[in-house]
Amino acid sequence: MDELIKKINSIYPLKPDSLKLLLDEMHKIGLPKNKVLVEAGQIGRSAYFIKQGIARAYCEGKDNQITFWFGLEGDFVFSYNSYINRQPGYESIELLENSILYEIKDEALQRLFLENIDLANWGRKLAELELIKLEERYISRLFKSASECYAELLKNSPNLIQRIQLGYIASYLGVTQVTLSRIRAEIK
Amino acid sequence: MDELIKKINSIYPLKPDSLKLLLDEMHKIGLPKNKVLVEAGQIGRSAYFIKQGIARAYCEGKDNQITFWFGLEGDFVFSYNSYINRQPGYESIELLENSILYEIKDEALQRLFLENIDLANWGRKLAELELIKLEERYISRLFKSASECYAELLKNSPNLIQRIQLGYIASYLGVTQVTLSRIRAEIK
DNA sequence: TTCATTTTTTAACATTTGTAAAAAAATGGC
DNA sequence: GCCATTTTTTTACAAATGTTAAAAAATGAA
Repeated sequence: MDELIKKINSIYPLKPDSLKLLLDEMHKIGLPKNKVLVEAGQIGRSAYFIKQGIARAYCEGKDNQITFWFGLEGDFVFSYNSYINRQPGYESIELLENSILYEIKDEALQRLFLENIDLANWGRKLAELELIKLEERYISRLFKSASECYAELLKNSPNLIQRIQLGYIASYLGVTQVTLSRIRAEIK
Repeated sequence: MDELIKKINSIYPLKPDSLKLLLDEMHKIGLPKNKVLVEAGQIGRSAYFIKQGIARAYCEGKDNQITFWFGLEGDFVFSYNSYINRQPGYESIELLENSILYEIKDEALQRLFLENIDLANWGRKLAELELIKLEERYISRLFKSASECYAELLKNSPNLIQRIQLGYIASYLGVTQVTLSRIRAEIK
């Protein structure tokens, strides 16, 4: 539970009382590989913190899936779309490994935000930090070729490439698996 | 001021008292075309609401600029990066037309968030909504060809294409201006 | 209007990426 | 270890996009 507390406070330092309110709503669960945490078309009812494992968010295309996010140890997982809009989302999220998570019901989280200003600001900061992470990723893709994006990934998250199959990574980078193979062949 | 109040309440409905606190900190200003609201490398000290005009956010590349966001009437403008991290940002934001804005000092906004839970939740909701807007844009780009992205832009924001020069729009779509010209030629 | 400047389009060729199919390599259950 | 299945790489060709340069069109100031 220690890494969870560290992560929570790194987003926005909470007073001990506020932290306790939040922790009291979070429950540890183990879930198997391939478990779907959030299903497109359904409302996501929980958010998760990844203690151990990998998650993958994707959308269904005409004849393929588009992977647009990976979550690793220390990340929060939630369907932004359905978490924020309270509407069925377009994205699914599944586990790529047997995982250990802390779950919090969306309902509880929303209630805490309305009751406690410390937690409301924590929730604000969480969204803001996710926003700039996504913006950096968005801009990075406008700037860089697929090859450069792969090199960056290799540098910043080498374990990600070892633990996730390349088809998903290709999709994440916005290229086909054939192109990713070519890129990898060139680098060697 | 009416459209400003409408916009604020559409993000998250505020109690009249909270709304007043926020409005008291916002001041109407007129600024000319080409005015740089936020300069890369500096800390953005204000956020803005666009009453009239257009803004464009961009980064400097090696030998070009990458445009990654446009703001129109009814949008909020702020350098996420420097607004959130309180650090010099990588992005610049400039006006593409003579504009009328409402300005709020970052300092005042941060203070309000810490003092008033209603406004803290408003700020949370603002970040969350920006987050899903960006996510939708991000996913859309993974799915669609440049041609489809342009068609979508033409459908959803036709005035954007009339008011903004095509070089910026090409960059926003992630293609060269030559490619955008070809796409436009095909559609006709 | 006229002229200089900026913006947009077009053309020709090079490079990158996609598609489809097959081969090679890795994985997992028995 | 063996075999079926899945994943990754390779190949050949097609399509899309980039690069450079020039032409055409639009814009704005005198």
